Amino acid sequence: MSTSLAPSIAGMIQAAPSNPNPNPNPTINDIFTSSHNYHDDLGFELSDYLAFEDQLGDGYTCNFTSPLWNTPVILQQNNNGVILQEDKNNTSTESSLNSNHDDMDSSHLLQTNKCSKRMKTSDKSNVNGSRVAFRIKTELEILDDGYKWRKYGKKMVKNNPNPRNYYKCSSVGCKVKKRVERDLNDSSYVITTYEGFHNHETPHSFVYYNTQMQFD
DNA sequence: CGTATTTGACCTGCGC
DNA sequence: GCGCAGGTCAAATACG
Repeated sequence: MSTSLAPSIAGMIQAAPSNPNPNPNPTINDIFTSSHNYHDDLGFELSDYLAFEDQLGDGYTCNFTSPLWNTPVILQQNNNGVILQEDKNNTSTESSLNSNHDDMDSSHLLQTNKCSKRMKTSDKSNVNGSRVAFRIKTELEILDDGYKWRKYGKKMVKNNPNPRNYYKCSSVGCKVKKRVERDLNDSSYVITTYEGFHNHETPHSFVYYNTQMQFD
């Protein structure tokens, strides 16, 4: 198992010739911290990390494989806020991509997620593994993350005029779910929440593209 | 005709 | 116990 299944963030940015950026080989962290606007590179703007299970506390760290990028990342909370960066030691890839966690108890999930803070055992999301939410600025309703999704529900939520859409991974035996909704405060942002781990490889490389980009 | 989406009904958890 | 809100199911419908 390796992250070579999907193009790296850096690779995607380099593939956008119309918009040279100051750092030709940025990390995920660069994207979050740089003043450079990566919107034109990626087709959307990576905004900020929203939530991982319960509230993050000072000193909280968590390793997981980003379902959005299919690359290992480290989430860390310190005095300066939340930091999301690439996990160059790839400490989370094996645990999160190799197996289906349906039959594991919450303590095993904690172990495989390598989180430093205990998850609430009563949390329903632990049945399928971790929950990761991203807030992304995009005009698109559905971002192609490389996986095939089947929509199974749509719901209006309280205090939000925008509906929440529910999707399941259509791969046989994979129970990963995601919720997609527009941000209440700024409808130009889409909040995507993933629950669980894929027990299969990405069907095809995911692409956030500019009009000039071609694949295959 | 097979597959995906829509949408109302139903289920479940939680707060009061 | 009751009502509300969020999540899921499944029949109906749309679409390629």
